[in-house]
Amino acid sequence: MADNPIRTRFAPSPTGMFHVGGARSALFNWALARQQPEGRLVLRVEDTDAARNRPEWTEGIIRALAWLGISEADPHFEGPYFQSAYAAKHRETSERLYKDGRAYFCDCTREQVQERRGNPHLGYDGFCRDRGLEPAPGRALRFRVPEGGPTVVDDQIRGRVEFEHSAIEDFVIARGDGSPLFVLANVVDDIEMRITHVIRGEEHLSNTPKQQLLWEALGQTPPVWAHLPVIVNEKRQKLSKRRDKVALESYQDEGYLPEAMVNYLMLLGWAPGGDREIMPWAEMEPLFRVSDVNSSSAFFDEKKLRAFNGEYIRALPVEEFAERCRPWLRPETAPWPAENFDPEVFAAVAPLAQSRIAVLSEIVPNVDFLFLDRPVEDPQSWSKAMKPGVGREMLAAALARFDDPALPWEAAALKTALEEVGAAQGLKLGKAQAPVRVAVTGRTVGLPLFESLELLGRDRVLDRLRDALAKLDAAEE
RNA sequence: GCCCCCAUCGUCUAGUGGCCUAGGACGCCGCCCUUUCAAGGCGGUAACGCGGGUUCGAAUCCCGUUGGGGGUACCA
Repeated sequence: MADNPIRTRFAPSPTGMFHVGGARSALFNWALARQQPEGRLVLRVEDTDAARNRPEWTEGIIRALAWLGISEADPHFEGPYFQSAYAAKHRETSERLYKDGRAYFCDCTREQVQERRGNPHLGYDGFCRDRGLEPAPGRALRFRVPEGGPTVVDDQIRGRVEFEHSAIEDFVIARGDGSPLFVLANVVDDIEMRITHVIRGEEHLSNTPKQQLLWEALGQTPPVWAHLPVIVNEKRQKLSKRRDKVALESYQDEGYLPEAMVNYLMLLGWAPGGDREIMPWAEMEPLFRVSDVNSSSAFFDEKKLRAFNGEYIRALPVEEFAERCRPWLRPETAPWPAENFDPEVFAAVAPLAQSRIAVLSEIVPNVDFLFLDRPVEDPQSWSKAMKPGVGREMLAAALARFDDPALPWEAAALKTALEEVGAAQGLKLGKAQAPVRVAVTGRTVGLPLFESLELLGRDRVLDRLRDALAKLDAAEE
């Protein structure tokens, strides 16, 4: 095996945001490549379709892969290569196929083909097979599919899949202008890059016999094929850029941790066995076997991803948790005035927030009351907590009690104080704290109240209680 | 239409002829804990699509059926 190391590849076309399905394919290829000292994952950007091709998409792919832990920093990574750089090889190969009689030129238009078949769904009829057309601008080059017999694709995931040649049309391998089509370019590059394992989405299964025929026509032994089940939405359709949330970047922006995403993605179509699902990449990687991958489609369940993310967040040392929250606390993104942010105060609340959020972006509504000049306005929370006969009374009583300079301004003392105030009103702490919480933080739910009050400081708490009382007065008039 | 793939709780899966009165996880529902909300603990709900075989025995093998899905371009 040492002289024939595994070489897998990930060959995205830069036509849009990086897709979660692509991420899973990359991860599976990566796991396999990393299992051998000399194993490699080749990144090849298929940029031949210039029409829908933007440099920023390519950068996005590289950035997204790096986020997942797949980058040139690891010796198992090779590339990126760009398919456009191999154009000469593609042309050379199609010429060779033509000269060897394995391909022929065709000048039929799509309309002519359809007219002859009388059915738009039927493929090319082989009209030009024996016309002996010479190469000329505008003439497409078609592969001469051998007559008779099936091509058998031996798939690591699906087993033996047979395709009768009669059902495979003489497919185009080069356009009228000589440029290669995907089936050809893909094969030529895979041969050139000595790819041993092609692991890709199931949507490629149907052009696999064509590619295998090409490998054979070129005198090569085909690679090991493995076609992954598609990832679907709640309606069980393949995820689509248009209608589904598929961009890896959007999950990153919401505050999904890459380690949680990697863990979740690995579980779509594969399982490490045993009763464990939360498992770090380092443990999963050596366990991965392509042949263990399922063949049925998998629903991308964001709820489960969220749960995983929460697990990973809680497992972080609190300092690291705070550090990872930083992108959401920056002046450009945070809702509070930049000068109000106090890193020390944040460090103090971080442990309280850590078990309460499932994605990092949720840190903001949990701590905003500490840095905003006034608490957020949430009418629903307000009306719920400021019910007549409770709200005003509690606020007034709390204000009177908290205003006592002899009251130590720390959580435990504040709790006792509010308990007493509540008791005087005939309220348990659960009920008594609500008006105070809304007055101070703006919301009915949030971090533990007394720690929050301590951090906010006596002056600001008293101010907010007075503001809330004034607001109640104003509403009455 | 044609070609191909697929089929275990709502979802992701374990399961490769007896260990299965089908296990885990997410979700959901209770209970406990509790200053709200989470977290945590405990418990519960829920599946082998259907019909035939093969076999002493089938979630596991075969056939059919139904239902999903993918492909069907001089796109990738």
